[in-house]
Parts: sequence; C-alpha cells; structure tokens
Amino acid sequence: MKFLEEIHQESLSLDHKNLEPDDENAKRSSCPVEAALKVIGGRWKVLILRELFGGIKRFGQLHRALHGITQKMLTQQLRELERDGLVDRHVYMQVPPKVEYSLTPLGKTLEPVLNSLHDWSTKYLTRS
Amino acid sequence: MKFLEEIHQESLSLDHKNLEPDDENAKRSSCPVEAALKVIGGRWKVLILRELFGGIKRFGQLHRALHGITQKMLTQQLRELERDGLVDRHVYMQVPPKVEYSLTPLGKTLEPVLNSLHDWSTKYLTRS
DNA sequence: CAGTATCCTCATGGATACTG
DNA sequence: CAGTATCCATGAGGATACTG
Repeated sequence: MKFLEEIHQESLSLDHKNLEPDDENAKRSSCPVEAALKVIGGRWKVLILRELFGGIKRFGQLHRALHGITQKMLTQQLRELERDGLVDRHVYMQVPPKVEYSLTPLGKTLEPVLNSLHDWSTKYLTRS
Repeated sequence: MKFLEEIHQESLSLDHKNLEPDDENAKRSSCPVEAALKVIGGRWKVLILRELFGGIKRFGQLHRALHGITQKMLTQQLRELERDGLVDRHVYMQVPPKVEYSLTPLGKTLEPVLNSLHDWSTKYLTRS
C-alpha cells in the first residue's frame, strides 16, 4: 500500500522523538493525495470531467448540462483543468464563436481514479 | 466504467432537448464522486486519515504530526470524520484527559481509494 | 456563442485566549 | 491534555450586466 509508504518517514520519527525543528511546512504538499485533490477538488471539476468523459463538448453544452453553474465558474474551472493539462480547448475561428472542450490523454488517465471514488461512494456511502 | 453510467441518463436527455424546468438542484449530489469528495475533501482530511492509517493516535500526536493545523481545525475535521463514520473516537475518563482516534472498518475501506489517488498523482502529476 | 468585468456573499479556515 | 469560545481574514463561488 503505497499510500502508507510516506507515513513511515514522517510520523514514525515523530512518534518516539518529540517535535522536530526542521519544520518548514511551506508550499509542497506533504502528500501526493493532497496534490491530486487540488486538481480534481472543488465543486465542479469532477462534474465537468464526467461530462467530458462522454465526449467532446461545447461550452454551451457543458453550461446546460451542469445545472446551476455560472458562466464565470464554468470558464474558470475549465481554465484550471486546462492549465493542469487535463482538458483540451479548441477554438474555432469563426463567428459566432465555437469552442470545444475534450479530455487530454492525461485527463483520461483519471478514469480509474474517478471510478475508485465512485465505487467507494456507492458501496459505502449509501446513506443519503 | 461505472463512472460514466450516470452520464447517459442526465446529459443525453439534455443534449437534444433544451433546458428543462424540472431543475431542482437542491441538495443531493448528482454524482457519487461528489459525495466522496465531500467526505475526504478539504485541506486536512486526507492528512489526518493518513496518520490514522498508521495506527491509533492521540489528539496531541495528530496535532504535532500535522504541522500547521490549529486545534480548532483538528477538532472540527475529526468530528466530521467521526460523523461520517470514518473515524472512531475513544475518550478515557481520566485526568488529564486522553482521547484516542482510530479508523473504523469503514474508514479502512478508503485505502484503495487513497491509493488510487496517490498512484495517479505520483504517476502523472510529477510536475512539482 | 462564449466569454469578460464587477460586485458581492458566505463558508472555510485560522489566531488567540480560555477551561474541565 | 484535549478541547471550547471568539473573532477575523480570505477566497471560493455566485449574480448580473456587458461584448467581440
């Protein structure tokens, strides 16, 4: 279980020794899981990704599919997903404008992760 | 891929019809993945869980292990984890107080999920 | 159509002090 | 030791209006 590997360099040393002064809790996520959650966290990311797993979508399609999201949030979240390399943005130079969003290869690698979350949730979080 | 199953009942109907008035985007997460992220989301949850995967821990141990967390946040996050059934809280009736936290069986079922997030992050999110 | 540009609210998260 | 109790900053998220 790789999730636990890092425990034993951080917390083991803290269990018998007392607090250490090498504490520079600056920017680096002490844990890869944290980093992953930053990328797919937030209120809309996974919902957007879910839509895109269904194929290429235009901005308006996403806007309608995600009931309640505002244009600002949709744009913003899409930009973040784009910046993180999960989503590809294709602008057609025409008028009226047409912009299509799709998953990048990297974005598609998220599938097992999202399935894992999905499975756990449906299996164990069945208290609505 | 179970993650995609629900797409085809929500977005398919929205793709050819136009917006529907049955839009009651109230409380229910439209997606189990969302629900899962609510439980393990936030800044500290996974870090706390990571510590507890290492075994039973006292409040003070957690407080020291999670550099930078405040007592308030630690208490709050632990209560939420407890309310969600992931963490068990055992109070020893003695003075000075002693409280131990541990993973419940449900909490332990999160291991594959966290491993999945961890694996993805280390494999594909290697841009520090 | 697919955005910007403002302005605004409020929950998340935090600092500090006190206590059974 | 393991908390409460306050007060406070910040920013994520949203409403609304305007535009290339």
